[in-house]
Formats: sequence, structure tokens, C-alpha cells
Amino acid sequence: MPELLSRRELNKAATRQAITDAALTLLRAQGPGNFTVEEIAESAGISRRTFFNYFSSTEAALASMTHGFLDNALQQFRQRPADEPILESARAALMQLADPMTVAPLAELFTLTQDNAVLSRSELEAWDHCTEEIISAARERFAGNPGAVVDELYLRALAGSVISCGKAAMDVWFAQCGADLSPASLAVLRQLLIDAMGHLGSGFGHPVPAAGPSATPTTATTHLLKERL
Amino acid sequence: MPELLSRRELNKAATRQAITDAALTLLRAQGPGNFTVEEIAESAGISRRTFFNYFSSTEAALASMTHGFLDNALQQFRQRPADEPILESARAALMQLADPMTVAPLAELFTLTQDNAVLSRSELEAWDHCTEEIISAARERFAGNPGAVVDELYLRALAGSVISCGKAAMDVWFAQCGADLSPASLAVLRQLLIDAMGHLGSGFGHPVPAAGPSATPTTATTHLLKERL
DNA sequence: CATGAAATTACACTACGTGCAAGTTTGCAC
DNA sequence: GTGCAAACTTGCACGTAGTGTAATTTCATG
Repeated sequence: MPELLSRRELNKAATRQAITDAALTLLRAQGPGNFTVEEIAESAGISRRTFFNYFSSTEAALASMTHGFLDNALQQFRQRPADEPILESARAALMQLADPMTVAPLAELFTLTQDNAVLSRSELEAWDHCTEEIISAARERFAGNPGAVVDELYLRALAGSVISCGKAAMDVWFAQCGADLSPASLAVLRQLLIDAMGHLGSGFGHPVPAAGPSATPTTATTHLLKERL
Repeated sequence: MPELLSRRELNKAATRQAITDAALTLLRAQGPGNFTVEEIAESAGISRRTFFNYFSSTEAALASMTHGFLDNALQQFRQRPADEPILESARAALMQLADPMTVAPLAELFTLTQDNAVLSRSELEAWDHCTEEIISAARERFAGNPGAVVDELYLRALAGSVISCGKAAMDVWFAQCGADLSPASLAVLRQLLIDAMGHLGSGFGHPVPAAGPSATPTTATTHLLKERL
């Protein structure tokens, strides 16, 4: 069987996909909290018990999209050259995400779960998980540096701040553009990500930066980033 | 009866306290996830239903301690002069928390729930809630500035980063010192908070941090740690 | 003390999440 | 193909979470 994936793995992937599809469909139709695991299972053509073999809860099933999104970002990050400044790597990784295919599921999920406490919990967890992953990635990168003692505080503070800035950019973007995925909207998102990382890179030195989602990068872009733009 | 608190309010506060005490006691004795709401209620001398009148879940009851801790920090933040740089206000507010009475409950809670997924969720939620509160506080502060358009991205990125750095400092502290609340340990915590805010204020320019605003932060930290280990 | 508001309680009910013991499908060797 | 073992699914049962509701108790006030 010269396929890359065995039949078993294909079936599992299909089932997993069917579950998340069903969950998203129900979320669209009924709104958050207004449907049960049993309905998801029925809609996905499986038993209630099998659902729990794949996901530990409804929120986990939905949060798998966020996880996919963030794993994608992390993959981008790991591919950056090791001698690049971390902030620049993060900026580049985040930039890859301002892409219709990538943000579409997340954008919709965000608009649908905006005001729901239970669901946004899982989102928080996903972001936190990504933070931990970035810490690992950054630690590995520094570990390549011989003789350098890795400063755990620096790592954690930096990774947390990067994620916070990415999250802030997406929050502002959602608030401004909703689920709009037009090129103009995505350009806004890119600029927000750039600006957020710029603020971070410059130590948040400008309390009132000149705002403008237009083509001109705001004054907040730092020397460090300007070098590369 | 011109008491500051009516009998009703006193009773409610006492019940609330009894619940959190009971939950913490059970957490100590049985470990996370190994006790039920019914046990908490019984131990607190109330009915199961009454428990849910106070807290929506076991985790919520335990997370109320974290909320208290962070509300305290927020209160400190709001009391800072409005013309002070935000980062300095945040640093000062966080500094007030490196106090035995304040961190003690949080430290124990942290060590007890270290490896528990469900409980750390509520902790995440508490930190996120505090972030939102800081955003509000900072927005109010800027709103006092006439004619200034508040940059939502700046606010959210900054608040998120500040919280992330505070969290990073506490994570590192817990990892290094456990639940140790000795003066030396608290000094380490203070220094970690200072260093984290220093990193943030300098745009994370130094992979191996060297210069701080005063004295020699990093060496001071390691020195203190060496003393204890 | 009487009365109404607020809090507690018992009860019932739905849904969640899990262990277990079947049954079913897939992979692999013969 | 046949047989077998491992992986996967399913139904069932059980304990627990969380909530609506109505009855009961506690507290403040006239």
C-alpha cells in the first residue's frame, strides 16, 4: 500500500474533520452553548462516545482550529534563520498568517464566540499553549549558542509579549474589520501586526503614535525593524 | 444599625470565605480533581446548591484567590500618578505584590495546581481578565489627555505585554523558589519583576540582558539565587 | 410581632465525561 | 482467501456538574 497514510489514519483524519465541521455548522446555526455533544456526533455520523475519543469537549473540538492556526505560525517561526533577532522572526512568522486561507476559520470562529465565556477559555488556552511552544523554540535556538546560559525570564517574558502583541493585533483587527477577509482588510491586519511588533521592539516608547492603516508604516516602527523593511 | 456591613453582607462574606477555605483545604489534602463540589459544600457547612450560588465551579472558587491578587495589583496601578509612564506605573504596581501576605495564597495555589490542566485554565482566565482591566485603566488615563486619539492597538499590546512579563516573572520565581516566602525569595521575585519590565522597556534588545535602570539586576538575581541554592 | 425581601435548601432534570465490555474494522502473515 | 491481533467504534452504566423551581428559613424594617 504505497500511500503515505494508511487507511486507518485516513479514516481518523476524516472523522476528525467531520467532527469539527459538524461543530462549526452547529455553532453557526444555533450559536455558542446552544447545542450538545450528542448533536455534533449525530451530525458527524458517529456515536457520542466516539466524539469523546477525539475531543474532550465541544470547546476542544472548536479550539482545534485555533490550534491549527497557531501551529502554523509556530512552524513559520521555527523555519526562520537562527541568527535572526527573535522579534524579527516573530514578525515574519505572524506576517505569514495574514492570508485569507489561514485566517478565515479563525476569523469566523472569533466572531461566533465573541461574547461566550466558555468558548473563549479554550481560545486562551490555545494562545497559552502557543506561548509555551515559542518558549521551547526560542530556547532551542539559544541553546545552539555555545556557552550561553539561557535566561529563562527573558525567554518567557519575550515569548509572552510577542504572543500578547499578536493577540492584540488580531483583537483590534476583528473589532475594526469583523470577518472581512478582503485584501484591504488583510493589509490592515498586516500593518497592525507590524505596528504591534514595532511597539514591542521599541519598548513602547510612544504613548500616542500617529495612527493610520494606510500604506505608510507608522512612526512606531523601530530602527530595528526599519533595517529590514 | 449603622454598621459598615449589614448582617446579610457579613454572612455572605463569611460563607464565601468558608467555601474558598474548604476548597483550598481539600485541594491540599486530596490534590486537584480528586474532590467534588459536594465535599466542598459539606466541608463549608452549606448545601451543594448554595455553593453554585457563590461560584460557578470548583475552579472558579479557587481562582477567586488569583482574582484577589490581581485586583490588588490593579488597584495599585490605578493609584499611580497619571503623568507617569505606563511601564513605570506597572512596575511600581507589581512591586507592591512581592509581599508575603499578598503572594502567599497565590504561591501555594500555584504549587498545588502546577500540573493540572483544568485548574490552570481558570488562572489563565484571571490573568486575561486583569489584562482587560489594565486596558480600561490605561485608556481612562489617556482619555484625560485632551485631543489625543487613543491607539487601541498600543493599549492592548502594552497591557498584554505587561501582564505577560508579570506572569513570566512569577513563573520563573515559582520554578526557582517554589512556595518559599522568605525575604530573600521575595527579593528574588522583586528583582525578576524589575528585570522583566526592564526587558520590556528596552524592547528586548539584549538576549543576555546586561544593563538595567539601576544597579545590576541580572547579577543581583543570580547572586541571590546562589545564596539560597 | 408582622411583613416582605433576600438567602438557603431540597428536588428534579439535562448534559458531560469516563470506564468497561462488547462488537467491528484494519493490517499482516500465512 | 483464512486467521489473528491490534486498533477503532459503539452501547451501557455511572458519577458528577450545573441549573430551574418552588418551598423554607433568615434578616431588616415598620
